[in-house]
Amino acid sequence: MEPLPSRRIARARRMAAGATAHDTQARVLEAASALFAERGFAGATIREIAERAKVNVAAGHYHFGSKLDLYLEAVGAQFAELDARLTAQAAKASDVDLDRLSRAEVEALLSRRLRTMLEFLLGPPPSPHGAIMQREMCDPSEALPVIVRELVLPQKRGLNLIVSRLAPSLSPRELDRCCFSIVGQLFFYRQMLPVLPLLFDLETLPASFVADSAAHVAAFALDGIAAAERRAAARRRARGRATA
Amino acid sequence: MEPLPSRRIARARRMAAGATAHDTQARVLEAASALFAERGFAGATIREIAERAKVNVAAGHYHFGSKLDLYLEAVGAQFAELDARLTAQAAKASDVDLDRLSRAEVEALLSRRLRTMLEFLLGPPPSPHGAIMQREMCDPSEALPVIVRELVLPQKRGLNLIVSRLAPSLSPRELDRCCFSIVGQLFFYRQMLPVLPLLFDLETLPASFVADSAAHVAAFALDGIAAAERRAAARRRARGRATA
DNA sequence: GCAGGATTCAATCGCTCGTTTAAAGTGAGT
DNA sequence: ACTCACTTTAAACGAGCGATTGAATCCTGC
Repeated sequence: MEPLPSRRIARARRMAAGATAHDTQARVLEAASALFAERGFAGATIREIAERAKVNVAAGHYHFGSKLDLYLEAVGAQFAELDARLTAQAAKASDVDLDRLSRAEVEALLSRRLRTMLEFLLGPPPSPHGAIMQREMCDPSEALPVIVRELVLPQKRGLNLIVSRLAPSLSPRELDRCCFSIVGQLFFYRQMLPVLPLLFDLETLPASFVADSAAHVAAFALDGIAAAERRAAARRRARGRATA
Repeated sequence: MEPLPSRRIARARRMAAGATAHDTQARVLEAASALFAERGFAGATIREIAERAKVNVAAGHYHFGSKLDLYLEAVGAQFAELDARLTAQAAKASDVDLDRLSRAEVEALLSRRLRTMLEFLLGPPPSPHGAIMQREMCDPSEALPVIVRELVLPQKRGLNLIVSRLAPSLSPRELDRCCFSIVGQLFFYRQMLPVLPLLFDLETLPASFVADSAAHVAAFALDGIAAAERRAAARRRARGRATA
């Protein structure tokens, strides 16, 4: 009921802690991330986490205060790492001036970005990020608004930038919806992961599945964006004629 | 560990049961559906279910055998009702011969269908179907394959039929992917429901949100489908020239 | 090399969970 | 009115949970 104080205490203790303590914390955090992703907050037990981390159950409480605090810390750490990876890759992309790229180059940029995102969402295991995010949407915790603000929204801004370059006539709201249509397609593969073979009527997914899916999503999205731009531009021209 | 026998016993008892027993069962099933959707299998407790159903905890066990059996029965009942609603509406649509409709009429048909699906996914509450499905994807139970086979796949077939009318040159696999791209966009709104206001930077969603979203998805999808058809037709023509 | 704080440990505490039990209640058939 | 199968009830059981305790162990500064 008072997670913040105990988390602050745990953090303070960590600062003064030696190297061995740091190791156990890392092991606990890692085991917690994996198990929370696998079974959810309610389904995972601190005993199992401690066992996987080869640590006494009380050590977990000593370092993290409570199960909820451990969960929030584990989710935060997971997404901090994910954020680092994604922004590191985005940095390379954002260095280039989108306006100086040809349309084909921007489209290729988008395709690559979608493939990276899908690879991240679908694996290779262990890739707890997608699972944790999915669970947060089912049972939002204190972590969800933070995740959205500090991880989802920046990614969305980056995607918005690319799409707006491809469809400059779109209103901000239309831009948002186009991005949703893109990310939604990707997330669907993550969400349906356990039944994808059933849906495709296959025993196992082919090795090229991620690449194939990303390619389809990119093509489908680029067509949708292009058509939306044509409509928006036509609307703008019509408005221009009407006011002229 | 042996859910089927006990479920069979419960069902047999139900057959011989009077009207009052039927009422308690219905109340338990209703309360269970709502609570399982709200908190998931692990998060919901049979005590809370019994309390909401105004029934003794043991009565639940008497009728359903175990918590897992109750869950499977509740999910099954939920989706049976959903299936009835969707197929009833689809019956009207499938009565008309798609081939006799103009392209514009088929497009309008698809738009209406998408709007209905989105209305179903997003509410109005209580609409536990989306939540239960989402949870099943996180923690698959025995119910998931049944849901997919008897509910998802038929819906997918219906959608496939419409899309194949709009894009007759697509291969079955390409058709599947287009349908995924459509449904994925819809599911995204369901999955992001708790953070949609954050994403759109709004306090509350406008009343027209569902209609607006469905309209965007329909337009985006129709453009994607049309472009995919153009590509597939061009590919087919090129193949035809090559073999000629 | 030892004093003292930081860390880990085995053991245990309440508590809530799903489940069970045995007795009481209910109503249709005779 | 009585029977008997069906249903509901209050009460309790054992297991597993998160959390806590106090002693043992480890590490560091002096």
